[in-house]
Amino acid sequence: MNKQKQTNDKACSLNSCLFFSTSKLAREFGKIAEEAFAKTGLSPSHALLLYLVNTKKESQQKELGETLHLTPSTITRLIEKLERRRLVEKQSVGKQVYLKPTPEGLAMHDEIMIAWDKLHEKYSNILTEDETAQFLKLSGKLLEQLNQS
Amino acid sequence: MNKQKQTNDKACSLNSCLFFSTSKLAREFGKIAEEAFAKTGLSPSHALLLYLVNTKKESQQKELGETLHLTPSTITRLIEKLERRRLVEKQSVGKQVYLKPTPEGLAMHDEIMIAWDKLHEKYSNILTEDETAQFLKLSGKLLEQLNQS
DNA sequence: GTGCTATATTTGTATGTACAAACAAGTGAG
DNA sequence: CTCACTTGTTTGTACATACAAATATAGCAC
Repeated sequence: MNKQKQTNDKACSLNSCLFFSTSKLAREFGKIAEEAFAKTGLSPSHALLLYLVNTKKESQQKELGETLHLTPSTITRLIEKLERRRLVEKQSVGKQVYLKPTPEGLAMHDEIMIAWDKLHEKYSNILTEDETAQFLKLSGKLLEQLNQS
Repeated sequence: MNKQKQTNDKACSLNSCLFFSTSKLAREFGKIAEEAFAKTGLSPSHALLLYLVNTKKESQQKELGETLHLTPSTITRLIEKLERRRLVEKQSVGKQVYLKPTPEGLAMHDEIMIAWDKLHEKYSNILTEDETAQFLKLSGKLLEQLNQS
């Protein structure tokens, strides 16, 4: 066991690092998500953003950023692209800028949901339901504590 | 409760999505990791790569990429920077290109370990040991299955 | 030897993301 | 009314990362 430990030393310290494990996992998930969403012509982030706009009649960018855990500038950039394709629409009311769904954007809703389902299918058989719940619970706990420091 | 569910519908479907949760978490971890490694003047990825090169007397890029779950091109780019700062050294032996530690690189080893410890400190109190182990186990399981599809 | 193939690396390019600074556009104090 | 302040958004820039295509380089068949 001592020998084992010796030889796996580097891998161990990496793999027991939450930051590192999470990064790897996110990259891997990112890849299969891109695949799943490929048919929509949108990146996963764009698709999720469009989904959020579509399911509300009025969104503010700040709020979207908080939901998606993305910075305002990133939201701006994501929306630029959606706006260029007429998938969302900006509407200023005084100081406030609201994002509103468009017919074109709403027309993609089903396609997005299908892609999303496809994504879920790709990994739904890996963990049991209990394990998934456990994983989400721990992720949530980490996230909650991390972003308030 | 029905009402509750209604209002949280969107958030729920997002938060119960492993891909989405993992992305958020990775971004959050990434931020605090950058902070922790700031003193080294390296990004977390660069630091981890340097760490790997330092702890072996000879590394091949392909292998490093597999360990870090990064593509070859990314490894090339990361190494470019380390090489420019003389923190690692490339040495071709025929077809093979080996990465070898340099004095300058080795001199940073302690600093990297300190930064790494600092990173661990930042989140070590969030999960219990059991929870961490559980989380890592599930991450590992996901990772293993995901990247062979 | 010459040419084919397989493997490792690099290069060109694109993309998502972030930070810092700039930019509106209200709001409140005097 | 004007000036400072706050809040939400944008812009400039930088960076890690990836994919696809190009580039060695070795090994092998003939």
